[in-house]
Amino acid sequence: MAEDERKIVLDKSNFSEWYNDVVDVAGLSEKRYPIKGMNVWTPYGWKIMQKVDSIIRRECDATGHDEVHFPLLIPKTEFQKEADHIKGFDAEVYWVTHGGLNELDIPLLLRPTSETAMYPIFSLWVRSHKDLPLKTYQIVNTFRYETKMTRSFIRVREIHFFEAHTCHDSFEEAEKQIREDCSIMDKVGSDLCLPYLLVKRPDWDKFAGAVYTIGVDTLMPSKKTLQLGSIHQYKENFSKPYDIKFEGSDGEFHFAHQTTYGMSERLIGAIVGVHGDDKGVIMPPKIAPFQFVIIPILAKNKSEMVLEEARKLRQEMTEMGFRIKLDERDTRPGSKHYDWEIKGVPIRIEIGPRDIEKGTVVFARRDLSTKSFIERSDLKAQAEKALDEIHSELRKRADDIVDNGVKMVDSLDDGTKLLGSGWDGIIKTNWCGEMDCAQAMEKALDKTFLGFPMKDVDSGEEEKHSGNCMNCGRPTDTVVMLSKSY
RNA sequence: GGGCCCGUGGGUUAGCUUGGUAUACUUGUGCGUUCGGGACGCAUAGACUCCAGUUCAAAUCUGGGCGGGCCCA
Repeated sequence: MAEDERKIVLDKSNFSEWYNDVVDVAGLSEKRYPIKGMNVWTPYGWKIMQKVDSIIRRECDATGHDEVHFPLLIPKTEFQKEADHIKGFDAEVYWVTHGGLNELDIPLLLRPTSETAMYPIFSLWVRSHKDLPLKTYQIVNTFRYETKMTRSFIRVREIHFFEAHTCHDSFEEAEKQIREDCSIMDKVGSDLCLPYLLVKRPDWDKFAGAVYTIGVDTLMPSKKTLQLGSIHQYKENFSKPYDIKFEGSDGEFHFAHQTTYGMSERLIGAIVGVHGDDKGVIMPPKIAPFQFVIIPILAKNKSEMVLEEARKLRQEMTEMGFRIKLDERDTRPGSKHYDWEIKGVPIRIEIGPRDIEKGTVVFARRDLSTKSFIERSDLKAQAEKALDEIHSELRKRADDIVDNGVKMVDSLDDGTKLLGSGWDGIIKTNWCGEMDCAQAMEKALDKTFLGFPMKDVDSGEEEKHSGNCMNCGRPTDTVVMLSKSY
């Protein structure tokens, strides 16, 4: 069957449509639940999310965080304690106003994020400097009443959310935490084969209640940035209204310094968008629910024999530590090939009478569409090698998107010329700090301020580069990025 | 916040102007033959978003709700 005769036509050049189609056709999410932005997690989609969560858990546990789980409902009275925070979320909270037939004295809200649920309790948990640092995280659903168009994984109303909350005895310790968060992001990004940029948000775009916010952004093939996570420095902004204070070794009481780190199911949206192609999604091996799918070729009179051998193969590979799916469905092999290709299983293994005779299996790689014969005797080594290669290939492809997606530009003229030439992506330039200039730049480029790129993962410093403000030409060493974003 | 559009089996859709019998493809199910890139035959199942109105009669006309989408601020 020729390419253009495919039953399902996916065309990534129309990214927006492609994304919706591929999510649907790969069975990643069930969108027919009758509430906007609240999708059903399908078995396959949920398996992916669980793998991602397990990587996040692994990294948080390794850095001394403890997992907790706070209630979904928050009393209005607690929510209102930090003024900026309310302002930031007021328009998008869901309210619970009734208990049965009775109107509640104090309305309850569904957490849009959990600061105001956790911090009243933190104030009980933190009493001495010996209780610090307090490093917690939870993986829960949060709710935000989005009014704009929703999109699976990228903009939803019920969000599968990871949030780390920490308390420290000083600003310096909190800053160290933020650098640790960046290093966690590095490991997560590496396992998911997702490149990202750490970009400090401008003041007008920081998290409600934060002193500063570092956004974790990736670049989608549509040339729009997608925020994957955020890391916030709160200083004492929350500990004061929530009365989180501790008795120091000096015998005095001090307010705790706090940070948070959040990520969500958007990670899946990014994986789909960055790695997918016209044949479907491609799952990075470290989070693929199934790293290998075994397709038995059931020839006449030999089907029992082949099936038996396929089951043996599944058993062997499971014992080797791989995640295996054996597709025993009574349909043609070709049909199964398409199914698992769309779902992005990294390697398809075919085993039929001819292979069994020769002591081989066929490996078909999802990323390169290549097929090769593998000796059963060398299976483990070959399987590991193939997964490693796919991991590297996906990382390389994704890195290329970001490497080619950011360009340094000196002036508005150069910027508009560049964008007029057909290139699109993130514009990096200098900015003097004046709001008027920011607005002029956004308007001329038709992009918004993403923020100030960080120099690297470790230092916690912003990138500096001497030049002239893109708009007014005044000398400055402040570097900014502008992009279209989701 | 302002404006516009849409809702027919699981999916895609015809029919709506001019009210009466709902079309096709796909998918699902059963049986048989098949199985190295989407198999075939036969049989079979499945829908007009909800409420109210007009009418002898509503998928079709009118109003409202619910759900979905787009554009502008």
